[in-house]
Amino acid sequence: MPIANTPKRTIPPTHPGEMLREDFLPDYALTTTSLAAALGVSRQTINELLRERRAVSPVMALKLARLFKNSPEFWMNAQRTRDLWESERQYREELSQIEPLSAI
Amino acid sequence: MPIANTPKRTIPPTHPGEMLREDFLPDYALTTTSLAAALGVSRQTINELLRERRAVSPVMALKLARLFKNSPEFWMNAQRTRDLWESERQYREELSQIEPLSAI
DNA sequence: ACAACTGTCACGTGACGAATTACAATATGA
DNA sequence: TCATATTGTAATTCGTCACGTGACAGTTGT
Repeated sequence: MPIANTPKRTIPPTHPGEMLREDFLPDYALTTTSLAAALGVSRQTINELLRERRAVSPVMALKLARLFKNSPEFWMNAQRTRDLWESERQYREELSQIEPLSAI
Repeated sequence: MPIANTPKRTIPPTHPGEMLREDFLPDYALTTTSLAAALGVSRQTINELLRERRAVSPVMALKLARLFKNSPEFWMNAQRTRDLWESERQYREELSQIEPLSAI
């Protein structure tokens, strides 16, 4: 299927908080508090991330990547996919009114 | 060279506004005003985007992608690369204090 | 039982995307 | 030439959001 017509998913793409909660915390034996300390942020910040009430900011992506030795793009991609999915559904009407252009 | 040690660039990654200004506007014969109208946003929004004073939001990425028939990821990637570059240099000190972990 | 830890709420701050209004400078046309 | 329209941009306001701090109730371990 062409990229331009990817089927719309009904289930939201995985939130970075879910990855942390389900995979990283168990694998590294971390708690909310210990992760916050390791990253140098407040408990609140991690708590809201784990509950998916907050997005991964660029700085947070850099911190997570450094701590878990993966790339900031890993975290940013997950967040971006989620953001796009939400915006697309929230602004579906408004977006549909934009007329695709053709180069001259 | 391993991903973990990508050399730091001294020139900032291309801002989405530069792409619009240098490539898309000329190719599609658009002005600030006509682009704003085509996207259904204010002239100000486009003006500040072109001057690189503002970032491409998820909704804006969706609008641009629809108008120019490319993917929202195209715009988001450019923005993300720029964001990460800026955050990395701005928080270099803070980030360097995070100790990479090893899974148990 | 008591001290320490944990999850979560309430509040304040700063940053930022976006719209509206305004205005000066430039371009266009009668 | 003069009037009208268009353009670039500054200022103001609003809503949202990441983040820190402080507080508090519930749980756990000694």
